[in-house]
Amino acid sequence: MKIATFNINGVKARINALTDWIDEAQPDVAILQEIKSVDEGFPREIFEDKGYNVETHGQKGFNGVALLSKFPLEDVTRGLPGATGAGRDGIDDIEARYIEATVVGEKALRICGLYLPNGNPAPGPKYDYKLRWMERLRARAAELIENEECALITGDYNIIPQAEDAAKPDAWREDALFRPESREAYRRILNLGYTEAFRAVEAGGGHYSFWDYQAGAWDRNDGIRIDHFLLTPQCADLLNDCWIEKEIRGREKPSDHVPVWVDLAL
DNA sequence: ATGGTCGCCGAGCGA
Repeated sequence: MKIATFNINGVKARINALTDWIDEAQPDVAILQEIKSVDEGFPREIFEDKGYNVETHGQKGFNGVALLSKFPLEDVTRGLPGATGAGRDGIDDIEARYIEATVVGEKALRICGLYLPNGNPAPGPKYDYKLRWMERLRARAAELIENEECALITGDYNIIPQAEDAAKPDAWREDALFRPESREAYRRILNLGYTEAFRAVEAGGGHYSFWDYQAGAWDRNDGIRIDHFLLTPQCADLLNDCWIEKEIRGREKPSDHVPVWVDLAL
């Protein structure tokens, strides 16, 4: 089963690039972030006509996540558990950043799709929100481990795990994507027993999943790796491969992110 | 040090 995560940066602006990619790459499951659309505005028929089941958790103008699957999707939940409403203006409750569903193939796979808060500027209230959100994610990730589920947590983590995951790490030292507290919160989740799929396959650095639109970042290969797959042990046992589809960034009207893939033996 | 670019929508904000 081939599964891709892709921050598309707006489904309306990306519809041609996205459908071209779907037609060529034929993912069994695609986990999308930043659809920047309400559920009613998501062009679900376009994907349904291609044979996909579609589930969305959208929001007007910002954020928004979606799942496309050639296999049935069951037990869909929207929103990350544990929202307290204690964020700035209760923002923990209203930002559409998380969706879960069970993909029913020969074996069941729980898929958690996320768009983790960016957190800049840091320090500040947005950074506090990011760290609180990551603590809630850790709690959900711990449940999946305790229940011994075959599951993966994937999406735009807005986390640069290590210096080798940035072309210019020193430029990110004070940034919410690379600050020590952010990376610690990420490792706290990994250390529950997760396998980071790309690192399990590729030991070296210099592989990126995002290049900023500004300042010629793509032309300079000034990228960062922030889109990740975390696998529970039961899922990691099935890992065949993990790769980044870098070529997509050089196409016409691209997203600033590219797809990251896993191939699982199921 | 600054500005550089996108996408949301139709002014700035978020990234």
